[in-house]
Amino acid sequence: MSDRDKKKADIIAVAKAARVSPSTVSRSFNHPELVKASTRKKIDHAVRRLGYIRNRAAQTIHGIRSGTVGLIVPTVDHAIFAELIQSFSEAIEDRGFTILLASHGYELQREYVLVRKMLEHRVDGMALIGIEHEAETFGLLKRQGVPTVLLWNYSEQSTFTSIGSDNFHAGWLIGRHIAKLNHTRVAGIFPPIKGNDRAAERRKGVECALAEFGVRIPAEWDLETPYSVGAAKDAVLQMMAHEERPTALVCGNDVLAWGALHAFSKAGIRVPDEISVTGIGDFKGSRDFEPALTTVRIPARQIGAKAARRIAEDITSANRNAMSERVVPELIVRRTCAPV
Amino acid sequence: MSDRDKKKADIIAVAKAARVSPSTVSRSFNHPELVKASTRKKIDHAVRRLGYIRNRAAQTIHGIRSGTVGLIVPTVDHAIFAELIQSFSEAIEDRGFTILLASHGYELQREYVLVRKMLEHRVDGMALIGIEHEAETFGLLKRQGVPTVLLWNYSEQSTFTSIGSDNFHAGWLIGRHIAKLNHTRVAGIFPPIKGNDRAAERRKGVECALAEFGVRIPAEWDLETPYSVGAAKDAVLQMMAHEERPTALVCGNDVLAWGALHAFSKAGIRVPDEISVTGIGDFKGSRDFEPALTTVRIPARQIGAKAARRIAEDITSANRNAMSERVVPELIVRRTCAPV
DNA sequence: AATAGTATTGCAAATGTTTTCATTTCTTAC
DNA sequence: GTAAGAAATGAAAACATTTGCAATACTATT
Repeated sequence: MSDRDKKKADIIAVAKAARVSPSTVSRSFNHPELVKASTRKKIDHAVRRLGYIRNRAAQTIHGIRSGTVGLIVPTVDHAIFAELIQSFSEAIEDRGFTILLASHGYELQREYVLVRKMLEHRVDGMALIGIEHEAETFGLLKRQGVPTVLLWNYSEQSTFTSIGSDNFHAGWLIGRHIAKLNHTRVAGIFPPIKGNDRAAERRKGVECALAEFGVRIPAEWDLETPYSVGAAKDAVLQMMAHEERPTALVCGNDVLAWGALHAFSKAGIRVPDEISVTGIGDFKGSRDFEPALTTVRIPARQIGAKAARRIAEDITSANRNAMSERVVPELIVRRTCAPV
Repeated sequence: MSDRDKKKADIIAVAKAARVSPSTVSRSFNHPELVKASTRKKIDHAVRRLGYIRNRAAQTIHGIRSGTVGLIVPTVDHAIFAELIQSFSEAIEDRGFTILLASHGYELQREYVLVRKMLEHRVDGMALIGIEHEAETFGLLKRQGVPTVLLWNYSEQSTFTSIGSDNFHAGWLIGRHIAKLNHTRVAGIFPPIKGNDRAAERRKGVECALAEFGVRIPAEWDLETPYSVGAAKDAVLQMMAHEERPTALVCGNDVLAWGALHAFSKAGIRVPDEISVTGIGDFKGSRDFEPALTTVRIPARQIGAKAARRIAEDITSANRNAMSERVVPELIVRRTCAPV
């Protein structure tokens, strides 16, 4: 291996090898139409021979876009976000960007730190989950003028673009469905709502719809567990051990519902004959659960794709309008609910 | 807003505001012990006032590390990878790095393109899923000298560091378990093995263990479906519609097993009385499934954490030894299997 | 064969940092 | 009050690119 090969090739090495100036090499990448075809061929050849790889960092300091978009989620390994990340990533990659990913574990203060870090990397855009964030975070984003979208939850009054479902409405749909089935003895199981405006909204929606029919969830049937099949299963099992049992169980999301369904299966309680169950989210698998879960579809893939499109647009066209986009949640009636 | 505030603050603006030279500002960030406390205070103050955010791109062109690590997975929204990504991301963030994430949808040629892109971003390290990759990809990585780990699958002879389970062994564990339960009429359901060495290895492991007991999966019970609860459920339902039925079903991963379990539940076939079922992976939820799934644990979280540690080490200490690490898969016997 | 116009290329400055080396300032001991 | 040494700072070069402008090389037209 000769000396020249040893250190990684830069644009100057390529220029030398192709017997042109660095400017021409640069142009050949960025404005190929400005360089003669034959010259381009020489350059391409040199690039290949030297194994040259462009240095985006060097481009970025010219105010050129970095080609990265930051995505910060509470956590990756909730089905709910995995799907979103996947669709967002596909759509944003198609547009030539790469994702910088980080997770904050529902700690909004940590989110702020992560946003800062991504700004240091000069991301061209940012995507955050939910509407609720630290004031500092918003300030930072606004000050830096980085195109930002808020995912998953929809709100009109947010100063930033939000793209998502009206989670309140999703909850409301479920609450009404249950109430219309004449259930009055209703239990609920929700994840902790701290740092999670989506869950909070859904819960409010359920309560609101139920209230319209004069129903409310009593304290002893008001369960809170982490986002996990096992935790939900245990909590439900414990609740059902008591004399007094509800006739319906509203779950804050599908994962919790799966846990509940397993609990009933284990306890030999028939769904929907003895108890009705609902989820929210319509995650992969809910349709094929046995019995198939009645839930509200929040189209994660659609949200991810829309968000990617929007963010790419905001980055490329300078004119940003903070118009939010709403994707409507849809009640999906399957087999876990029956009238009382 | 004054003119000076308008454009984003750089280190020179900070230096001016603090009445020191840019060098001092830089030092105050990178080697704080070299600058007087009172000066540092002035600088910090200016930084805050101007909302200055460091520009990593500018640092990166000095050969300083970019602080990013590339992670390329087949897809994010398989439970199997979501968990891995999460643990990897936590561990790598703790070490001060940020993840660049991309997915290739089991197309290894696309993976090559993504690796290139990440190299353009000058990632300090790379993590890939599986042992099998395009020769071009390996060449690129080696040539650029980027510390790389191969995740999920373990192999001694790989030139790159690999960290994962021996998937062949995982399959073997399951095969033996089933055979020892005296099953001879065994069905199998696996995902497509193209571009997926993990699945291929597992399958081989199962077949090998079965063969030791003189058992093999006949063609009509040899199912292949995409990684999805619904697809597995349908395929299994169809298989069970025939006269001839197996007494055991080996599933290539837990998701497929869930689908199978739902299929049996729907068809009213009792597990494990009428048929035994196994998964591989021990994903979240398998323990709490009803009936609880017998499977092989491949500790995704552990793999992710180990990988992050290793990659960070390889980046910071120049001496790289391509020693692979193996995490052992463990048979988890639960309730879905019975002797015949 | 000369000219005008266009296509292609190179030069040099600029981008936002870090770092080496030299210079200045501060301590401390006498 | 001075000298020696240490601590703190600044000037300038370096990093890998891009780009505006000027220079050169072609092409077509007369």
